[in-house]
Amino acid sequence: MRDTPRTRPAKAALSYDAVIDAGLRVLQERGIEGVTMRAVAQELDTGAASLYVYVASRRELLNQMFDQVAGEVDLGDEADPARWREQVEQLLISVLETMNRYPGIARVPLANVPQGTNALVIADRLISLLRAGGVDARSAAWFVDIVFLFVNATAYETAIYVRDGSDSGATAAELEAYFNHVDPGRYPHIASLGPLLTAGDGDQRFRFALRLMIEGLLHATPPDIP
Amino acid sequence: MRDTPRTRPAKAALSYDAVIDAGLRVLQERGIEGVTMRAVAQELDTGAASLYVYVASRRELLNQMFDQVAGEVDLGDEADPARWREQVEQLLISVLETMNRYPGIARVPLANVPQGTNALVIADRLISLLRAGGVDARSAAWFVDIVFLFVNATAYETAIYVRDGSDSGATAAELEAYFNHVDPGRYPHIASLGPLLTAGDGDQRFRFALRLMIEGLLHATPPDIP
DNA sequence: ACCTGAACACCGTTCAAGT
DNA sequence: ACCTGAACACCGTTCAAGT
Repeated sequence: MRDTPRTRPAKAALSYDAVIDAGLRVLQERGIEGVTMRAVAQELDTGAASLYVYVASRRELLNQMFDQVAGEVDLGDEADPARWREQVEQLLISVLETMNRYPGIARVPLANVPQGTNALVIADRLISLLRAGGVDARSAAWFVDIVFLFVNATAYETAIYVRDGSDSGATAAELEAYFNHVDPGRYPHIASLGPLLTAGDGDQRFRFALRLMIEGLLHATPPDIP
Repeated sequence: MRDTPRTRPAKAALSYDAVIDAGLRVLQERGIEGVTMRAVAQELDTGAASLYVYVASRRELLNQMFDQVAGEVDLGDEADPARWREQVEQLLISVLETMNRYPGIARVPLANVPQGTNALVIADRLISLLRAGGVDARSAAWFVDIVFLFVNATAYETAIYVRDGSDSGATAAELEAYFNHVDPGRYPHIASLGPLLTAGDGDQRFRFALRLMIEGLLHATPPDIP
């Protein structure tokens, strides 16, 4: 009775890959909090205990799922010094878009430094683009950390928004109303910005943030490390 | 009636403030995941069900706890156009330091837009500093969002590191060894950066990130919104 | 070697029953 | 009005018992 058409034959044998794929399917349907051992097991027509043959814990399952997702990121072309900035932006946008297809997966790299090979490939590519642009080694090293932290946080925040659209927290429309009607006596500067605070969509804001950081990279003095 | 208890009387009466304070005590002792309704109730010598007189849910409890924490942030002096940059950096460092005293609380503003009054006060102050520095309204509006997202993500990441120092995930030393011995054939650019990737402490990296964003603000073109 | 049901020690939340 | 014990519907993980 439990049949998910896609790829899985009516009774797929359990395997490492099958567990990861089932996890990703549950993730897409129910979000990161819905990825429970029991739910993943049910997707495979088995019990939660069976999963422990292939993954040591829920945490490890999520880590492996993340690396699988990281493997889907479009790396774009090799570094071209003539358009490295555009390439950096495009790579980071690809990372964000990929994570947005798996709502909440960004909590994984936020909760522990990803060590999977696919994440390494992305980091390596980003560094190569920065170096092609003439960014010094120190700045590049720290920038990677900083910008991935920002991308992950953006993806995570987006996932939360999508998840509880109206059942809890506030909708985008409610937030807009809230910020536009803040007490101007108490919060004069917020009030003076008015609708600018909620203007634009997530994509525009993300691109602006990337531009800030890259522009900053070109003008700030490199970190002072030996 | 606001008795702020370092040393709570053996049998404090239940109240809204008592619940929030008990939550914050549990948070400091056990981290955000340790803040369960049962643990907070135990701190008050009662049962979990009793808390629901004062808070609607665990989620609301955490939101209120966050706003209490936001109230502890040192806002610094009023905006001084002569040293606004330094003031922006100092304010954001204060926000980070305050959150670092309550490990994991940063997951709250990451999971839903904070609407408490104390968070609004901080945002208002940040905007006033930016405007004093001549930052245009559009850039300032978006910058607030972006930089708080980054500060929250930094605090959250730090909390995770501190929490599972060695029992799970990787220690700082292990990560350093890991990045310094990456396969140079497969990841040439990571390998070429070597120890730079793990150089410096969290504070130095955070300050560098702030400088990037502020410098970017001064050089990037404002967002293109009507 | 792989799989499983049942159990353990937890969760958030509800509710009838008490004061 | 406030507080409570007990229950409900969940968790992750372990383990003896099966194949």
